[in-house]
Amino acid sequence: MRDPDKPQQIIAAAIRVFARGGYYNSRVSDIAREAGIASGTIYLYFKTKDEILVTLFREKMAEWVALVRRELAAERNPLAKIRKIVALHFQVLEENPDLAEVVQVELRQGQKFFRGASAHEVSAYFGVISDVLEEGVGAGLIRRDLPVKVATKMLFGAMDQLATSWVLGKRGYRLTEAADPVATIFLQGVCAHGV
Amino acid sequence: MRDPDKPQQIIAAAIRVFARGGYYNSRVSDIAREAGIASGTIYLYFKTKDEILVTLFREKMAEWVALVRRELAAERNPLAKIRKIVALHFQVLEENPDLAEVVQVELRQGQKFFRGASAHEVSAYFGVISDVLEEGVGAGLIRRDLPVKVATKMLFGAMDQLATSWVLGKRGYRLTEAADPVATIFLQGVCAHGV
DNA sequence: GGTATCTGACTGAACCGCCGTTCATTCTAC
DNA sequence: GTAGAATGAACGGCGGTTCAGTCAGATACC
Repeated sequence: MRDPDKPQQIIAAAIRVFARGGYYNSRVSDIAREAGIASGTIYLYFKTKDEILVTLFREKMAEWVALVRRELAAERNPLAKIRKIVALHFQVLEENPDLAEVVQVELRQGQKFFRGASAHEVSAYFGVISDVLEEGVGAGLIRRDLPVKVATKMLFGAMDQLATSWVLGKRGYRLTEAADPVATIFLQGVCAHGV
Repeated sequence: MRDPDKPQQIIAAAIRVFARGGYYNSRVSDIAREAGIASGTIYLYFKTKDEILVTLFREKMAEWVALVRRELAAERNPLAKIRKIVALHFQVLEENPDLAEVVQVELRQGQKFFRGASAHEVSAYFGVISDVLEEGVGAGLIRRDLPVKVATKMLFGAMDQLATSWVLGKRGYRLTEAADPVATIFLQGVCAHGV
């Protein structure tokens, strides 16, 4: 096992291939061709086809959470942090259309991912949002009686749905334009006083 | 082709089978066994395995939209209508766990469904929500400058995420308990004045 | 520096199990 | 007796995975 970033190349190729045709419709040999290697080589780095998808998801999600954490550190105001989360969420997807396609459409394949594989990474992202909300409650900016877990899921669900619609609508407009409206509606929904 | 509700029986069986093991992991013969018929019989009523899933989705979604429309007709106040939509959404899923599993987890299989097959039915549901929001704007209850399309997707996304979390969390609590908080946060987010 | 030997990453044709689909046959109702 | 619904064994091809063979580069020895 020489090349230390061969797995990365395979994952990058897989993202392009899955984005084009979907996971179950893509052949391992398609990924190999896209990566410019032989199909057998993939099995030097991944045990099965499934493992490619699981790893891809794990790594991208971990990168994503790390990025958000880093960016939020620069921000003090909890409400501004929420706006930043929404802006980043949309920005990253808009800048990586292939990844967006895979994450929003292909990665939802039941049993295999949302169950198990992804649980840890997704809940880390949920944790980031929850923490900010708690912070806002502590600062008196957000309703003291807000059910934080419910609000967290709502915000994630709202962003996710906007993203999915954007991907399915062939990305015929700018997703980032939705960031402000989404943040504003959400914040007005959870804040103690007006926004 | 005698039995006029044999297709329904097949669909009902398919829901149970897909809920248990997922679409791609389920064999046509599993559906046949669950329905108490031979696998070949399924091909008297459906051209392919895919058609079973597409039909299942179309029919359930159409039933769902019809139900919501019917229930809303009894309600005058647009804000109360929103509360009713949320309550119904959660109630139906809670009362049909197998369907919930299929709709929330299995039916997301990229290419095949959200693209094409389901587009019409999903947008009908979006239409119901949009109409209510427009109505609320007309009545001066909802912010005149609300971006209705964005708000529609947000509400759907929020409900959808709550439902997905509930399904993935093995349904270890009552989904309907989340209806009021969700509706309240959303309404506070879109309303012109307090709720 | 040159040659021989070795190492192990890489290849891709072939394998094999799986499963959607078919269709010759059986069954049932009239 | 017949039409047509139902059956389920068998088929076919698809595609994930394997593994015997290749070859580029490293190592050893002269």
